[in-house]
Amino acid sequence: MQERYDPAAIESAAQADWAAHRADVADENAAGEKFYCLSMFPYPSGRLHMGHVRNYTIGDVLSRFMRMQGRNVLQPMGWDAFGLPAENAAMANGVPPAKWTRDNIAYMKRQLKSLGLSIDWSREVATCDPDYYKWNQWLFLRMLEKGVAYKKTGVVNWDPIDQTVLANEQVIDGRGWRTGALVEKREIPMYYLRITGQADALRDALDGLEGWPERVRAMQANWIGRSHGVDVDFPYADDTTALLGNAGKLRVFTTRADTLMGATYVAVAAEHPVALAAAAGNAALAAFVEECRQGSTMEADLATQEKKGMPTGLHVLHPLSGERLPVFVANYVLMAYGEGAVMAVPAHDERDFEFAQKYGLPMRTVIASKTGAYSEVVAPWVDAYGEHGITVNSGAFDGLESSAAVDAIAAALAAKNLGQKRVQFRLRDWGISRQRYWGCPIPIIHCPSCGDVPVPDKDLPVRLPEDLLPDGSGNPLAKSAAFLHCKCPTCGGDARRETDTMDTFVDSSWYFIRYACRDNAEAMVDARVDYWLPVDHYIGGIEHAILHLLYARFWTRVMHDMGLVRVAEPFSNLLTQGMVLNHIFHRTPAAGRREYFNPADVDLAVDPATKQSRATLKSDGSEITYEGLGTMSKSRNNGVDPNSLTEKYGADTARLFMMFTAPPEQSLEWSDEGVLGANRFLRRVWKAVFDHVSGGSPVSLDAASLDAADKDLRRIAHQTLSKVKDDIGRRRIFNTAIAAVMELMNAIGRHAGEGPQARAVRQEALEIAVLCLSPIVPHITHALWQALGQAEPLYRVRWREADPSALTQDLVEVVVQVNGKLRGRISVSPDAANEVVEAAALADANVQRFLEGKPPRKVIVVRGKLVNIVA
RNA sequence: GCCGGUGUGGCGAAACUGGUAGACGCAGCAGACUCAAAAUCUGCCAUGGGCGACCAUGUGUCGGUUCGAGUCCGACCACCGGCACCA
Repeated sequence: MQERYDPAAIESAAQADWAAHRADVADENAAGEKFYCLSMFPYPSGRLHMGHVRNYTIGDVLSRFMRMQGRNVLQPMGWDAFGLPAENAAMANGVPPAKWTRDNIAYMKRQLKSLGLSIDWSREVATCDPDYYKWNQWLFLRMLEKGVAYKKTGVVNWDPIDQTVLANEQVIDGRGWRTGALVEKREIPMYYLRITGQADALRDALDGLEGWPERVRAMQANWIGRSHGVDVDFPYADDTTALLGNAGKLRVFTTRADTLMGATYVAVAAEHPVALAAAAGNAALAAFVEECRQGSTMEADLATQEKKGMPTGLHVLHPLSGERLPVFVANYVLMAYGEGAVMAVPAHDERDFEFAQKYGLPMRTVIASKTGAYSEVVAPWVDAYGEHGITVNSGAFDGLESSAAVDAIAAALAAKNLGQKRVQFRLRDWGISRQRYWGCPIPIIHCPSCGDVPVPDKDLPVRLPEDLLPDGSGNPLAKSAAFLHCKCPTCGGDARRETDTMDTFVDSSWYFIRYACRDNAEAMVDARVDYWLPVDHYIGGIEHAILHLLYARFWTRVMHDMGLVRVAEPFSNLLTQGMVLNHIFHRTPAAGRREYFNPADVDLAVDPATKQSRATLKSDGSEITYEGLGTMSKSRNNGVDPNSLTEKYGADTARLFMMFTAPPEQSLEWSDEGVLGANRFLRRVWKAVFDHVSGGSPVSLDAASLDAADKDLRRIAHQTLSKVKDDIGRRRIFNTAIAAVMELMNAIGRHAGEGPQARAVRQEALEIAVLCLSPIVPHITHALWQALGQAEPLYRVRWREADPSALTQDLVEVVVQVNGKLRGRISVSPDAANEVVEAAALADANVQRFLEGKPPRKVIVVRGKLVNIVA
């Protein structure tokens, strides 16, 4: 064994060893219960960033640990390879997106391999490969047949920078999720997937996803937005019937049917047909309707916008009382939600209240609080009473608790055929058409005589030409004659291909399914899928809490309903890893753009007097501004390149630092000193093994002939085994597991015995330390395991269970409290009777001092832990 | 406004089921080794008091339950994230 720890040599040797013995390949016929460990696959942007390193290290530690526990582990990797950056790079460099993407994949794959990840590369998937996206197209056609996919022309979110449509999920604060550009409204025909058809199932199943973080479940529930309510029809009054030419009804949706008897008017959205009809003969109203439609699309603005409205001059009839109620157009009613019309109950709804007060409309109290705190809305009006309570002023429905009133009123409406209970969702169908080149072609042919014709299965995949170069003006597919022109599969006449491609979130909605059967050229899935799914542990960033994780759940459900996969929910456990943060420094010159400095070039010190941080440039000592911590990003120049880290210290140091510095779900602050500390620990472990093996081969351990110091070390070693197993296996936290091994290493360092049994105990303790560290730092432990004289290579070694006899102690320390405060410590036999422990506690001098000679009122003994004496 | 999360030393954090608050590490200080520096090793390291054994205080704030509260309950404060004229 070499004295010096040389990570580069050790790591390449270990990686070569694993590759030669195919240690990472997953086999569905292998023994052991399966464990599918999945990390979110990367977009091949060019290079790995620290977020990737953290994500994949977590997955790898878990995979290696589970393999040691005897589980049959699958850890695959692939590439989310379609998307806009490739087109932008193509425009900048003149290289086709296909080549740019595949070059990036090759580079990043090398980077991943250098991290020592135990990935089964034989299952690698890139979504831009025709043998992958063929099945996007195939399933899309099945969805069309079942009505799960459909075409519709509607108002869509248009990103003017990326020149494409965005799904609702991809619009954040009125801006494109990628570009940050203000989203415009456009009317475009496109394909939708009926995710609303699964809304109930997706919402219900959330409650069963106990392995998911609460906040992700909450965010999805929020997004799906299920509300239980009642559709209420307000029959047209004579004036409305006259204008619209029929005796129809105005339908509204309400979650507060218990307040129906308090409705004093009805409000409709500006785009509502009744509003449009009324505006046709009313110039002032037409102007107002137009004003509403042109209003800001930014939702943040909408929330603070003043409530405005205008009477239509029309009326409807209250469905139960028959009262004539005016119909208003109001800017606070959204056409896109519910029926685009609401019944207004000013006494019990904040928005209606504000509107009614402004326009002098009547208010009628129909709910009183159960406690009597609120009984009636009276002048001067202050606020609406929006709580649930007991119905009043509601005729036959008086005296009911809100939920009972909803039931009674819904029943009364149903009897008159003027309403029924209904569930309303916030979730909208998923529009998947994108007017972009670098994506999966939608397999449709437009024929002048036959219309939209699906591409026959035998002609799949519709291949994306890989040699086109986007120029920034529209979709190059629409300008490629070879792609565009084709024959109609039905009539054989000249036809045109659909040039829209699929949203890239389609590609990532099922890649984890394809890993299980990626070499199957005949079918999308096979029996191996049912073996591996569901994913036992999924690891990725919180930023996908809604988008990707909701789409993947939907897609899996669709495949489940078609009988393609057995599971309905794809991910049993979800770990959302925290972000990697670093300091941000900048300087704003008098003229020109703000300049960001990489933390590696800056000295950061805290002034002890003022406690202010002071940042100076290493190059010239000039002072710059410290912004605090933020996510590593190119734009703020605070990234750390994983390559520089692995080249300087090795992959094991990088892995150890990431896993030790913070628990996986929390954000991780970058620290050069922390990296150094991780490296220092590995060097210490190396040296401890070197010093030990330099003393020659140990004798075999004889547990009966150990002295007290040997027993102590042996106990600590076996405690470490069970602690590390529990931390990684059950709690999924790695920092405390590493801390436990550090404690063991400290104990080994303190253990000074020179005899053969002392050496045997140290041998065992070092073996245990190496075993416990092996999932986290697989390379160095691979080498150390050999150095400790082990014939079986570490990647095949199973976990050791703690020896119960090693854990026993002759004496245990018990804490003595007086009135809950620590006053002393005693050593007693672990199976001493409570009376004996109590007597020893009372005999302690400091305890006696606090008792002041008085007899204790009560003594509580917690066996093996503490004694509390109540004075 | 609604939903979710987080508040612990100079810093990252630990304390899992109510039972020794601050494990482990970083930084710092002192010492050893060295011609010297780096590296390495040893010791100290919540705050205040005491030579010391120890004592008092201390987990965002206020109150409660308990023999005992960072942990449970109630009210609040701050920060982070998500959603939002959603009827």
